[in-house]
Amino acid sequence: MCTKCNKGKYYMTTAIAYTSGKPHIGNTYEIVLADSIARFKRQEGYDVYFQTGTDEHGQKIQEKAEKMGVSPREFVDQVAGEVRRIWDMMNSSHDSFVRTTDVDHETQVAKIFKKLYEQGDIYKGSYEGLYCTPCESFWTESQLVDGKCPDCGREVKPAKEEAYFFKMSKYADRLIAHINSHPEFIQPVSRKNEMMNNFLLPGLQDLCVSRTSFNWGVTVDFDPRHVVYVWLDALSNYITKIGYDADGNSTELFEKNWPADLHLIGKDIIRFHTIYWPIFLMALDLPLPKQIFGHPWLLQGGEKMSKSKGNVIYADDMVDLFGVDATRYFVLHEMPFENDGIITWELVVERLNSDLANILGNLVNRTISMCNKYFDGVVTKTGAKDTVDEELKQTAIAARDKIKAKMDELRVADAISEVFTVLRRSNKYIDETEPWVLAKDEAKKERLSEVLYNLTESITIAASLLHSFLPETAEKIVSQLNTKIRDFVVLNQFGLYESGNKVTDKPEILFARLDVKEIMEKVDVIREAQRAEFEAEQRAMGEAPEQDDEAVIDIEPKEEISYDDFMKMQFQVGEIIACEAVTKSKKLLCSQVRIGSQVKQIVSGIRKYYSPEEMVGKKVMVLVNLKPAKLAGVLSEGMLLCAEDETGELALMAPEKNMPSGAEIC
RNA sequence: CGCGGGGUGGAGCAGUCUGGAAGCUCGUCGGGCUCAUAACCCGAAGGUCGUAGGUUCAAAUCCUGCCCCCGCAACCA
Repeated sequence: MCTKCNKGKYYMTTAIAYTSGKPHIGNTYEIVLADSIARFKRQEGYDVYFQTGTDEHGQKIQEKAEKMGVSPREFVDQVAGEVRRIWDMMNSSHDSFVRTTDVDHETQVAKIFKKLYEQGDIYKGSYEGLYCTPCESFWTESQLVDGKCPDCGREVKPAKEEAYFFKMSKYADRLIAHINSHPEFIQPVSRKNEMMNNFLLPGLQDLCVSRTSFNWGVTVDFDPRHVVYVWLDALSNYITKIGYDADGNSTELFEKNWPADLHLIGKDIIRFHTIYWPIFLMALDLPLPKQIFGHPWLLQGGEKMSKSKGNVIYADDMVDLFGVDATRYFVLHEMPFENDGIITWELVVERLNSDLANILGNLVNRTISMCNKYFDGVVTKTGAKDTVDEELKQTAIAARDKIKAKMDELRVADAISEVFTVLRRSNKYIDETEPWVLAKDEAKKERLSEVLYNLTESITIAASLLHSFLPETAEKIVSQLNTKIRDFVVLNQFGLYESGNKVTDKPEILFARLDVKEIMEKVDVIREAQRAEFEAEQRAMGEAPEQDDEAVIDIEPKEEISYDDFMKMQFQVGEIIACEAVTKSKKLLCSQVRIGSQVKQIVSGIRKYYSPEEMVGKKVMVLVNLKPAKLAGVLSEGMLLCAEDETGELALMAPEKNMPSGAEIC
């Protein structure tokens, strides 16, 4: 940190990682992004406090631990250890690592819950009268449409479970006002509209903040059958771990750092951070965080990463193949501000070769080589200037403020590109000045020296600017140039490299070029290992590994039914004789289905997987005696049966050999 | 008509708010250079800026209609 230019405190956090499994590169991205911001802020002169950690409670974790035959505690200890190891491996400079199973955190969460209950923001209620069985959803009175389920239009029935609710509505107006008067609060701004239009303006529902269906969580001390809702638990980490005390004995660390300057999170949990969290804080009478940035995601190709497909990319494997900084560079560079980024092994190799090896590594290497070749490594400023020097100098000294401007907007990918602008310009400078030509003429020795000095200087500046993003590489560069990372305040000056200094006589390759084919061969090995590991895990959880390389799916078992119940349902083979998309909907197809001698109109939510054209002529399995219902205003007189996998992919059920339309299925 | 984002040379993106010569990275092709990691530098090809209209001296940019893609819309974290 720059001691001369103290700009005050800067408290930032990442989301805490949910410990249901080992984080992949998409999760790891966040810590790298956060770390770069933290390092940059420190370089700028802020007193940064950077917190990350793990979210370790919840039903999913409890269930998974049970399947693995270990206690939840053992399970989360193991995963949290992994998370911490990976964060360290990525060179994260966090100041604090919180676990929601830490005793101090749990104690405060219980206190916070009690405090909110005692002041009347949390009340005990139940779900009575509002459960829609087919949709498996509870609805509040205000959500119902004509007293029926807003999703499917069917009757809702009473449910008995008791639970604690938080009075969200009480604070909604204040939150809306805050968001409107603080345009920087939610980033990117497009997300602000999403939150306003989808949740705040239609009216906030009270939030259920306790659970009784599992017990791996913070117990509500005055009603021990309940555990605190994981989000209330998890979000509180931002204050509990820096020393908040619900009884008013908060620590100095808390008083200094709260409110947070930045919560860095994934775009999937923006709602929790921009609505529920601010409202909890209002209820606790605490100031709101200044900014919440919901960053986009890193997708594998265009696909979701899936263990069973063996296409998950882990930071470990990337670091093995490319090193820490190349991995950091890739995720930082490839992630735009607003849209999702794409990661494939091929792209990583391309980026590494073109940017890190060619532009950066080669520049450093060729510069140092020339210094050694022509001057035994001694870099001397001679003052033999030329007009071509100016553009190089201007580019180098302008970079700092450009990068700062980008970082202020959290546009980290753009900021890092600015460093490469300096590097590209430096490569060009070599071509313009042609040092090897100067070297042939003894009379131009001074000029040659000046050229190499300028290059050394611009590389030093670039390395200093790169320090927040690729700390190891930046250190390696300045060490080879026998200098140090420069203070941020002087990075807008050119010519501070100490004249007469001697660079290393054996330059080390910073990033070796890689061959895509060789890498892909190694990737195949990694994928194989992943498969094996996945199967072993399945076995450990007491499930048979799949026979033919296919994932299996388990769903919640339903209640046993009698033969009579089964016989109530009538299934027949139906032939689709016409099919069209339902205009008012995105998901629905409307089919005319011939069943025996009659034709039924059936609407199904399968548009994503079947086109109307390909539907026609299919013979499919139909539940024919389902009570007709209107979907998107169109009458549907039955149901086409489909199999569904975990990604929602659908496959129509069809008779295995040709059967006449109307044939009974039993 | 639920809300929002997007459609720009082969790929990925910027530019749109504040109309005024279509830009960047990668890839392809050609050239230069030899200090360097077959790297670096220069040049070229390639786009009716989704589509149909409108406003304007002038539209990727403003207005209207339409077509595609993608998120979000729950107490499973």
